[in-house]
Amino acid sequence: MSKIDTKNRILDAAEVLFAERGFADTSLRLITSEADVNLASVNYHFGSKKELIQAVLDRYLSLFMPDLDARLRVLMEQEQLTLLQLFESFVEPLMKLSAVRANGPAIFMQLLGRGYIDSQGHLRRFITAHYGPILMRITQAISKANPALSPADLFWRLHFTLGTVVFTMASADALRDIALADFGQQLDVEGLVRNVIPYLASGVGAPVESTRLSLAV
Amino acid sequence: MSKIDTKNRILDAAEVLFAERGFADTSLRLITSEADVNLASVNYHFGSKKELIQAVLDRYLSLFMPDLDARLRVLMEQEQLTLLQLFESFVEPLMKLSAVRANGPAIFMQLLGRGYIDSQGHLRRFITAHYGPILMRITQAISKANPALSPADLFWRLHFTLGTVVFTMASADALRDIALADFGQQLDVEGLVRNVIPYLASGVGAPVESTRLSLAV
DNA sequence: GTACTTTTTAAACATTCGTTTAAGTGAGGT
DNA sequence: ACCTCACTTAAACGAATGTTTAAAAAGTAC
Repeated sequence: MSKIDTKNRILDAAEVLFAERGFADTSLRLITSEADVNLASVNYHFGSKKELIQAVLDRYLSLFMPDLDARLRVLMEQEQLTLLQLFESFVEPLMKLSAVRANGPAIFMQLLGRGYIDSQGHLRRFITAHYGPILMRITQAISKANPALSPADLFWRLHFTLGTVVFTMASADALRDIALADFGQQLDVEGLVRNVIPYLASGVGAPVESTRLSLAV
Repeated sequence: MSKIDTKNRILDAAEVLFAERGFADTSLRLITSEADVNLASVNYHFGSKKELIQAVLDRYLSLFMPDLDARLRVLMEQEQLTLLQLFESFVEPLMKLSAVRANGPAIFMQLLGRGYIDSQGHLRRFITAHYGPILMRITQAISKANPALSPADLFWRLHFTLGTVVFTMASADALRDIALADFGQQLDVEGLVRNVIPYLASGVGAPVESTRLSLAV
């Protein structure tokens, strides 16, 4: 068994368990027994559990982020840009993550959800440190699609959106089970993503007047 | 020191720590040292850590839920009901939680966020078991305010909304720090809640056509 | 085939955790 | 004064965790 095999076996087993149970609730012993490798090999190949988590995430981020960035660059050169267009541009880079593994898109979204919530958000720092310029471009694109937003409004609505996506994806498995049991609705990841887009676009595009109105009451 | 004192000291210390660090990352030793009580008193008074978590949450839920329910009943008897009205009706019951402690509303929202995410959602089961009828009334109210939603759409958008709120509140402290540093915006909890309402109302009220359209592409 | 490096392995280590135990304390009732 | 019972306390328990160690195995180059 070569070094690369062991590393990938660990990554493959870890990402599934992390997505299902969260980072804190997934022990290295569970990962290594699932991957059928020795316990110590995680520390040997990755250094620590924390670095393993980052490696798991970066396997997807390093594919997703540049792809998304390229599409955002094209969008920014259009004359007009709608929020629907903007959010739709996330779908293809996401779906192309099935190159990593069959249900890569679902895994990635769930990992993002877990990572943004677990343990004082060290994932947030990792992403802003490694992909800051791309995040900036997302912000600019939203601003272009809805110029009425003040910087503060933009900031908040961006994080509302993040919350919607991240929470939905983190509990996607449970929610899809309920939807199947209660409505007989069989929704794949792409269907779920396309389901949330109108909600996000409409939320981010909500009139700012109503905010001020509420505050004035 | 009487029994009630010790119980409340534990509850007061626990809820702050739970809100700040999540349930898993808050040890009983941290709670009891902060509350200045003996470690074993948690198990003596509450039975287990799990039951302590439920007690912490129920101190707020038992105030919030009946209050909200009463307002929903009134709303349901109106001829017309807008989503904005509906979501606004959450604000007062939330703000009245300052009766428990000064920043009770913030604590409660953060606890809700933590609870819905942590450890395979046993909070979700607790809430649906204890406050199922009230949740049902929320669903009915949304359906009345936006009758165009199919049951499946309603289900999904309700959980999108939950995700938005829960995630925002779970990371409210960090986000407000950023907003203060970057925009000089000093937002209290009520301001934050009133900020998210137009987003939620607009998201839940988004045309369902665009969903179908996206799916048809 | 031998010398060297890389990788794997089993075992142990040091912490931390929730929980339990058993002795101790103190106030209230009779 | 004595007993009772609720409560508090310090200590220990057993289990689980991430990490480290040192030896064995596998692989590589000459």
